[in-house]
Amino acid sequence: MAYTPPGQTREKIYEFVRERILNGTPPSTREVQMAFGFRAVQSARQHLEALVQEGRLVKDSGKARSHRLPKIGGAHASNLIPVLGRVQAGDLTAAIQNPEDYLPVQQTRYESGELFALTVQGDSMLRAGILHGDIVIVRRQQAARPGDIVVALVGEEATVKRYRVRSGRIELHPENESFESIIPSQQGEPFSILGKVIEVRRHIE
Amino acid sequence: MAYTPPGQTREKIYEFVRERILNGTPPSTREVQMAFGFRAVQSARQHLEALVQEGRLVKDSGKARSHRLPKIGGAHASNLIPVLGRVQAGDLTAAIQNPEDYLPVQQTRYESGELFALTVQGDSMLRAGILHGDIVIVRRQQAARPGDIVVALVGEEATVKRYRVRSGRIELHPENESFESIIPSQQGEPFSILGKVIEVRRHIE
DNA sequence: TGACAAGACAGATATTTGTCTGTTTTTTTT
DNA sequence: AAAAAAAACAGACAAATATCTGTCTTGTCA
Repeated sequence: MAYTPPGQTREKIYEFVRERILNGTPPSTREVQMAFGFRAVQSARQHLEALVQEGRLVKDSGKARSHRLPKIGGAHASNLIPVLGRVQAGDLTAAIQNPEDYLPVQQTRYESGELFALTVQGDSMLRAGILHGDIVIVRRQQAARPGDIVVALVGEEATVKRYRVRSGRIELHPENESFESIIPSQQGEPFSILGKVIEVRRHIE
Repeated sequence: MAYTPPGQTREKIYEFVRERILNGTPPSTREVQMAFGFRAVQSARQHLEALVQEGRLVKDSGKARSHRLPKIGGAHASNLIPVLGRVQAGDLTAAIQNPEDYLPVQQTRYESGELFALTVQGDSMLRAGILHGDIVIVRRQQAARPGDIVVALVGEEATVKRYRVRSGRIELHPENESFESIIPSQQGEPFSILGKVIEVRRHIE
């Protein structure tokens, strides 16, 4: 390979390796060699070693394909959680076992507790920045604190609302003037809290 | 290792390997062997091979640590994208290389192209459902179409706005009455589009 | 019970991959 | 121009890892 001024090739190697790592396919030394057309393995190795030295990469000595990006609070792990279709009354567990899709979430952020995701129907939470079509990520729990945004099952329908307590009565409060609060105790229907909304995601276009 | 009913150990191995892959550290056959206390490599290998056969894993034959999750129709691999801190004028690439954190995104959804993420400052996009503290995921691109929500660099500051063209002039339009549009051509400052917002995420509590 | 399939084991070989020693070429610096 | 530093090369060896062949053990089911 042609000789390049100090640092230039190294930079490109860093970007190459980094891309591969983020992509889930960390390269071997020889793959780096090939990718850059080095005629000797050691050329690639030297650069990789230097990058580790500089702290821009970390490596598990001896192991194959073990270059990694230095961890930032160990936030690299991700879990997949199920995106539910229609939530039928009663059996949430069944819905979780037949998800429409999976969504990756940061493992560290949501340590324990079962998570699932739902697509929001309607604009009843508009003022809280939750729009029609948004995906909410929900932690399964049956209790809620006033002010929490929850997913509740009222009758046959799963609905996203703010949980409130008004003069001793539970109230499911929409964040949109055009909608009215649901007061479960006045409804003759079965009512339960499925969980608390802990994240909102919106795909644009 | 104790003999187990058909499928049971395989299931655990699948989960183990899956976890490791999502974690960015795909295991070698021997690591699987160790993790499950097999006394022969082949025991682990058989299970892994069966999982590939079943289509639950894919593997690059011969290569070390090359088990992956199938990309289409089935499991969903995830990519990690960098969350940027402050975006300084000029060098986006530099910022990408020193991220504050990493965020998992669905590989299938955003095939290639460079993505990055930013934390939104201020409520200038309130009416578009983007609040202060939200994280926007951005696809790097220099062009934009009218109506797109973009991240633009005006002077020293990176800002999230809706891209518009009004009587031939580019306009960065906030979605909040209390803010005013930015018209780059009237500003004496350097202006560039960093990318287009393709997803919004908000962590609640 | 016996046949069969799946699980587990043992030992060996081939390939990939990491690592080492030393040399040559080019760039940078003095 | 000489010295120093960085880049690239060459050839080897060692360790990790994948793969192969054959056998034994256990669970399932007719």
